[in-house]
Amino acid sequence: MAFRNRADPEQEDRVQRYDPEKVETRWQAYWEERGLFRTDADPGRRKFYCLEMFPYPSGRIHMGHVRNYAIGDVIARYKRMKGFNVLHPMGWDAFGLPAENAAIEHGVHPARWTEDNIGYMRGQLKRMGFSYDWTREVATCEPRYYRWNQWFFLKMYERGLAYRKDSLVNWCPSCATVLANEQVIEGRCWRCDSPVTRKELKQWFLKITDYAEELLRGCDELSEGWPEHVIAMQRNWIGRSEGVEMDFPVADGDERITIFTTRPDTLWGATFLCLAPMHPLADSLTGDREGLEFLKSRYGVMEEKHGLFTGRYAVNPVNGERIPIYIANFVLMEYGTGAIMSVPAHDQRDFEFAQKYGLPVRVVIVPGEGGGEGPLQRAYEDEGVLVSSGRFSGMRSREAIEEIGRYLEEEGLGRRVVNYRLRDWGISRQRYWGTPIPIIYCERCGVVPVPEEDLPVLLPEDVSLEGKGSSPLLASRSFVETRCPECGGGARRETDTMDTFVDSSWYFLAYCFRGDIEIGSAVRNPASELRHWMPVDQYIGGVEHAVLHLLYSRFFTRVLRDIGLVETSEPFRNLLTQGMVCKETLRCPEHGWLFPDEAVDGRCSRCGKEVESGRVEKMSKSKKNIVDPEFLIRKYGADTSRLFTLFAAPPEKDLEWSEQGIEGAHRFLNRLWTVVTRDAGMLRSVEAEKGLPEGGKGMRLFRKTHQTVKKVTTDIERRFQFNTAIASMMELFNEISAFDPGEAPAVYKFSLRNLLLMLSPFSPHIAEELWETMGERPSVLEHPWPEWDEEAAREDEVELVIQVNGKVRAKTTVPAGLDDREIEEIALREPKVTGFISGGEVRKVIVVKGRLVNIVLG
RNA sequence: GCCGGAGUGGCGGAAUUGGCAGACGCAAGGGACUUAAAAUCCCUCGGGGCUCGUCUCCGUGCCGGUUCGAGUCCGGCCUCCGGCACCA
Repeated sequence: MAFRNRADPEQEDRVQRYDPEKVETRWQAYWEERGLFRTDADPGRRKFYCLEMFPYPSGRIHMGHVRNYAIGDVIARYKRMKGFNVLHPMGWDAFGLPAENAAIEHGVHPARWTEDNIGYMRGQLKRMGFSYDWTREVATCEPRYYRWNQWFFLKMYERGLAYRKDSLVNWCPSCATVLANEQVIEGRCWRCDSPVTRKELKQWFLKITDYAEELLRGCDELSEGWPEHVIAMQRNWIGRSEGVEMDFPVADGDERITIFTTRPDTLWGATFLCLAPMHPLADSLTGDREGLEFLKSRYGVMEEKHGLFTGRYAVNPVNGERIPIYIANFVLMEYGTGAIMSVPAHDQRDFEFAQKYGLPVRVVIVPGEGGGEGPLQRAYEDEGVLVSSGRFSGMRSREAIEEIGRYLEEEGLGRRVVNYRLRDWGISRQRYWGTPIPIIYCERCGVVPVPEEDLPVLLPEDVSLEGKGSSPLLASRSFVETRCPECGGGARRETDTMDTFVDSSWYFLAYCFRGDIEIGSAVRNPASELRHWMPVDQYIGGVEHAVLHLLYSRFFTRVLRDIGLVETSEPFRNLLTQGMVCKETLRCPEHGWLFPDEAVDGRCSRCGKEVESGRVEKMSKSKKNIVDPEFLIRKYGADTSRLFTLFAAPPEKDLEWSEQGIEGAHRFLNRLWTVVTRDAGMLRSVEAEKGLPEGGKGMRLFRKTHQTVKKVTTDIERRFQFNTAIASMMELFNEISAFDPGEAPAVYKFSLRNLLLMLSPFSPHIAEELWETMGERPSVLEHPWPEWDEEAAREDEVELVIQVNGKVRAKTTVPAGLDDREIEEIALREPKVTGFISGGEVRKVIVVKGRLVNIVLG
């Protein structure tokens, strides 16, 4: 016990208490002064682009951010120690509605509000000690950023990928604004909860559907680096389906109605046609204006199907049958051709419609052998055998779909086509705080794009925001009134702004530049930094963006590839989707949801009523089940907060917040602190062990250290299992703290040294501090990641498990590396085993090297 | 309805791609130190049984199968979570 004496009060005094605040701010200043996280392209080293989804500057960071960025920081720091040249940037998704709401509610200008929030949150992120290259920071609301939104828009316009059309949009009557699809939650506005209606508006669209097939095929390429479920969601969203399009002539007229179906095998069962209310022929086929208006108002309303008989008939081209034409609210204009053939016997929706309007149901598919007698209770939608279908009767559905498709093409009645669920991306927003769409409307010249050299079209600052709803830019005369770039005459600017998803579809490119974002000069420029850094090697963010943001970014990257900006088609080679941060909800019968500190000993702090604890749910302000990261930093420090969020669950799973859990993480760092500072003098005076020690306890600790390096490294490398990596570091530390340093000081130092190196990506500040305390030269994170020696990690004795008929009957320690026969002999001689064997005959012995023997009796 | 994912102690979670189920942490219980508390340290900790052991039986949502051996593979259910959903 040469170096430790817990009871010695003098020594206690000399050991400084662990003060996270002091340690952390000290090292943050150190890193910043030295610009340690500043990265430049270096052709001599392998690059690694590590990116986390940038935050919306809502005011302060929340636990979701902490988790996301803690994961990213471990990866960035780890890769750096592994010798990669790591690009690890951060920025702000700074346009968006909350800024505008703040302006309406508190009279602060969105720019000011956003700027203040960014300032505050940047401070918070710095306080967490994340290793960002802040010199590459971008905010999407800066003109130097959004000018490229406009530039991309113009490039797409040139290529016919940006176009304007009338469309039905989601409209919130209470907020008097358009809502994006993702802002409609179960038919209601996400902000004010009022029912969303539809409204026809002229809007700008980006033609993502041109890339539907490519985006779908690209999914195969991603299967190595992306979570399976995210790829599934992307495929699902694109929703490819094969079918046929065919024309039904209108009886007593010249019109033809083109329908789309995936089930041509049911063609003989079509008993009526249905058009979407907005179908171009709907107007002319019915005289009932009122009825049509009613259907339009019910469009997209799921509760009930409504229809209107036009009084006209269509002719089924395969059998010449006259069938009635209906207009129906459930037929979508956006999918297929906006018209369907209705086969009530084999489609549940058509079945319900037919029941309501007394339309005939004709069975043309029967399941397998016979059966299917009597009136249907519901549609039979499965495949089967065709009946009453002319020369195709008796064929199986699968085959008939092929055959009929071919037949229709031969006869010129239809054609096989592929349809996608994916729609073009409507990007117009009737809002202020976004990128102005660079388009000018001239009475003489029509739609005129703003010339490239006039970019950016600046967002005017002098706009009054009163929440009226109509595009606020309309009210800015200086903005709206302009000159036509072509004829010089008076013209008006487009007053809608872009969806903020446009901003986030390419921000990862902006980080590739320091200072000016030089997108323009990067076109067809092989020396561009864009090409050096792209694609992102590791992307980390929440699953909530599994479709929209990720799909839009994949689309953008392909367009930019076609423009000659980047070579890659996929922006994100590897994707890690972290789980949500959850916490149990608390509710007072009188005061509703409670913040964690409003419940004292299970009672409401205001009324003393017993608190009901509800389900564990995602942390959210509305449920008040939140923990403020700033509070954690103050109480435990950034290192503990980071360590716990990484330890409590594997990254992709949901994390349940636990107050005691974080105490545990803090205890671990505290213990480590105490041990290193206590033994500092000794640690400074010895050299770390290099070779394999002779034997005894020193050798065991040395071996354990190598095993831990191996375990931690492989846990990080294969699927980022930080929780088990931390667990094994704790295990190592448990052995270190049980070890008497006097036995083998060099080994002791070796172990602590490696432990600090491995801990540094997780809890970097304390690692730096103790590294220095130990007499090592800072900075710890500029040291290479430790290597393990397979030889040193190998055990020379292993525990052999002996089973009889698959049940564990004995355990014994044997030297490592025995061959099968030797192991078998030891097992059969084992006294505890012989009793079990004596009853029967040994039929077979199975040996699993270095682990287990199973003796099978006959 | 369709597509994904998950069910393991009181809890969060571990288990070389078939080989000792429960690592690590939390909570709980017991003890040491202390005038006391906090902190710290040590021990116990899936369940049952008994002759309390170097004992024994059961145990990874449920039922069956493959195998010398299944938390892990196969078939069939149940439950929960997420996404999409009148997409023809």
